[in-house]
Amino acid sequence: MKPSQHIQKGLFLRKQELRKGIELLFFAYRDFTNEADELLSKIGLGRAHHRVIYFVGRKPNMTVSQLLAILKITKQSLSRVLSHLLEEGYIEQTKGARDKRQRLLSLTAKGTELEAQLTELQCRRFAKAYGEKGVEAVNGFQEILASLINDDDHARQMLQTPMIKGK
Amino acid sequence: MKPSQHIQKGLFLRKQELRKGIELLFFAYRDFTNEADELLSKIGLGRAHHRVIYFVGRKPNMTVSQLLAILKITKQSLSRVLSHLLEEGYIEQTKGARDKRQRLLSLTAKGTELEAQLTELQCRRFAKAYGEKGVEAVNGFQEILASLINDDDHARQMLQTPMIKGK
DNA sequence: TATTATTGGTCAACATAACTGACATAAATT
DNA sequence: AATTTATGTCAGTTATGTTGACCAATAATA
Repeated sequence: MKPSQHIQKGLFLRKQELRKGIELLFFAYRDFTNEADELLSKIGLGRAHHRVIYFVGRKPNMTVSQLLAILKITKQSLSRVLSHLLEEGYIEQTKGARDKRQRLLSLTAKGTELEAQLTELQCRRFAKAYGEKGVEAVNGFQEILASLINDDDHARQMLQTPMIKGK
Repeated sequence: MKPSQHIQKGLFLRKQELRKGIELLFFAYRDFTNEADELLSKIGLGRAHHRVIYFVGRKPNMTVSQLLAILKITKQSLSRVLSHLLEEGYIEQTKGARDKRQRLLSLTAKGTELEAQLTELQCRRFAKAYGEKGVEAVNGFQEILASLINDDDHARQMLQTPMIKGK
């Protein structure tokens, strides 16, 4: 459909389309997180713990400040969750070599196992969707989500893995 | 390159692609909600209030149980939020005509105004993304999100507005 | 070297948004 | 008449966030 046709059909359709996006995002996030939450609650952990485990698993030797920049919560809030994960042996820390003040966070074997379980759950959901809708849809999905993110987020860029042929 | 290496590389890329989805969804949701949260906090409301206002605005005369099915929280939890919105005059209720036990919820003028403000904020973000990435991307985005949602969710279906040409 | 900035931690108090469980009421349905 | 449904309410708990104040170690710099 040409852009001119969008204009012809008017503002109502546009608004409806935008609202559809809002709603889909809400429902998808709700169901996406719920599945992992259920597994976590069985072992006395919550979504906040999951986030820490996920990102530490994603980037071993991550520092506390990097984690804070990703999660965008206060250090006091992170502290509680992180201490618990250290006590329970999901995460271990070493002092930074270059900067000794830094705590470099990594998953233990126990943490790695849990991370794998949780990520497997969520990947399965994505794999279903990706498989059903195809590569074109996936690309559109990724493009729109990326565009929804504040582009001033430098923390996120740290996670970016180089794509094939510099895509 | 040996065939076995192709397979390994294939699986690795797939996993990387799936993780990318997980992360994009997290970051997009984080930034998407943050903007409205800031506005809400100025008037002493939170994200939970927003959800109620949004969906009541979306479907006037919605009942409490419909709302519960959409939000998937407990009635006790909804109760606090809803009572507050009634007290503050954002929402009004009437008894159901067919079933007098039901509370039919609607936005007041004050509620409508707030809803418009909040939705405008979020729509602007979507409009930017949709505009930047184009119709094809939007379709892919919507398809994947829809596929991520549990398909046994009847509450969501209630919201579905008929699409043009039965798409 | 002295000063300042950064990285991180800690304590205390509080707010919000969720939860569970138990029980109550009125209206609708069987 | 008995049961189910829609909703409410009380009480207590948990998870996750917030502010504010303050401290310590280390790194970077004037």
